[in-house]
Amino acid sequence: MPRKSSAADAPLRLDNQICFAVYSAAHAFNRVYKPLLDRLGLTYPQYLVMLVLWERDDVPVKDIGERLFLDSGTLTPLLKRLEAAHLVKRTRSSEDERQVLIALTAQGHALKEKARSVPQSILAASHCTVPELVAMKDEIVALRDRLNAVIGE
Amino acid sequence: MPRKSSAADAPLRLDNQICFAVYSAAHAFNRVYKPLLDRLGLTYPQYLVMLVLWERDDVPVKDIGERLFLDSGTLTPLLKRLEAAHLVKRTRSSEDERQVLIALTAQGHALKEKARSVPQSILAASHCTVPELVAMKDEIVALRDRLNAVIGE
DNA sequence: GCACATTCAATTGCGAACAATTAAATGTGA
DNA sequence: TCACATTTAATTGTTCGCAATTGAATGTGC
Repeated sequence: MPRKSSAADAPLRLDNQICFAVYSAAHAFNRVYKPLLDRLGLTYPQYLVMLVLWERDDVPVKDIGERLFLDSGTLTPLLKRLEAAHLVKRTRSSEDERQVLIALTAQGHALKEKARSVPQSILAASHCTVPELVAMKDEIVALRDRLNAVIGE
Repeated sequence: MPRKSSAADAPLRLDNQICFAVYSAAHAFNRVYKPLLDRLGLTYPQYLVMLVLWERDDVPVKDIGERLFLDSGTLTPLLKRLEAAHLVKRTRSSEDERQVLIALTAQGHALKEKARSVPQSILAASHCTVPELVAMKDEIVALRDRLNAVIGE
C-alpha cells in the first residue's frame, strides 16, 4: 500500500525543519569560505580560532573552547596543526601547569592583515545588506543561546 | 606594542560574523537532537537521510545527495551504516547499473512513528513560536540558496 | 559501430566534532 | 596535613564532510 502524503507528516518534512536550514546554511558558508581561506592556508574552524586570537592573544585552550563552543578533543589537534603551520605557540602556563596558553607568532599576527578582505567577500556573496545580516545574526544567536540553555538544564 | 581594539577590526570580530552564528547554532541543534536521536539509534545526518526517505522511498543516492547537499563520499559510508542497522536496503538499479537505489526496510518505515515526537521536542527547546521559526527558516534558506548560487558561478 | 565524454557510486586521505577516558595539577574540607 | 573532588588538556574511537581519484555504466558525435 503506497503511503500518501498527509498533514500529519508535516512536522517530519525536511523542508519544514529549521535545523536543516541552519545545517545546510552552515555547509554553504563553508563552501564559500573555502577558496578564500585556502589562500590563507586555513580551514574554517582554524579561521575561527584565529579570529579569537586576533582579538586577544595568549589565552588558555579553555577560553578558546568557551568562545567557540568546542572542547579539547577538537581544539588540541587543531591547535597542533596551527602550531605546525607556525601561526601559534603552545606553552604551559607557569602559574597553573594545567593550562596551555596559546599565543600568536609573528606570522600569526601578520596573517590578520591578509584576512581583512575575507569578510567583504562573504558580504558580497550573501547578496544581503549589512543591516539585514546583522538582524539575522542576532536572531540566530538568540536561538542558539536558547538551545544551549536547554542543554545545560 | 600592544594592539588596541580598533573600528577597523570590527569586520573580523567573532561576534560580528553571521557565519559563526550559523555554525554555532548548527552545533547547538546537534547537541539538542543528540539525546532524542540516541533513542532512535540515529545520528543527526542519518536522521536527515531518514527524513528524505520517509518522504519518498527507493531513490538513488544522488537524489538524497542533492536534497541534503551531500556527496557520495559522505553518503556511501553513512548509508552502509543504516543498512547495517537494518533500516535501509541498497540495491543496484536494473535500468541503470550505475545507480544504487535506497529503499526503507520494514524497520525503517516503522521508525517513522517513533520519530514523530522529535520535532515537538525541538520546538519546545527553541522557546519560539511556530510562526517565528518558520520566518527564520525562510530567511536562512534564502541566504543559503544565495550562497550556493555563488559557488556554482 | 566506435572513440570519447559524462554520470554515478565507491574509495582514500585529511580535518573536524564529540563522547568517554586518562593523567596531571590544583583546590577544598575535615 | 591529607584524602578527596575539581579543573584542564590530551588521548582514543566513531562519525561526519569534502576533495580528489577510480572504475564501471551510460550517453554522444562522427
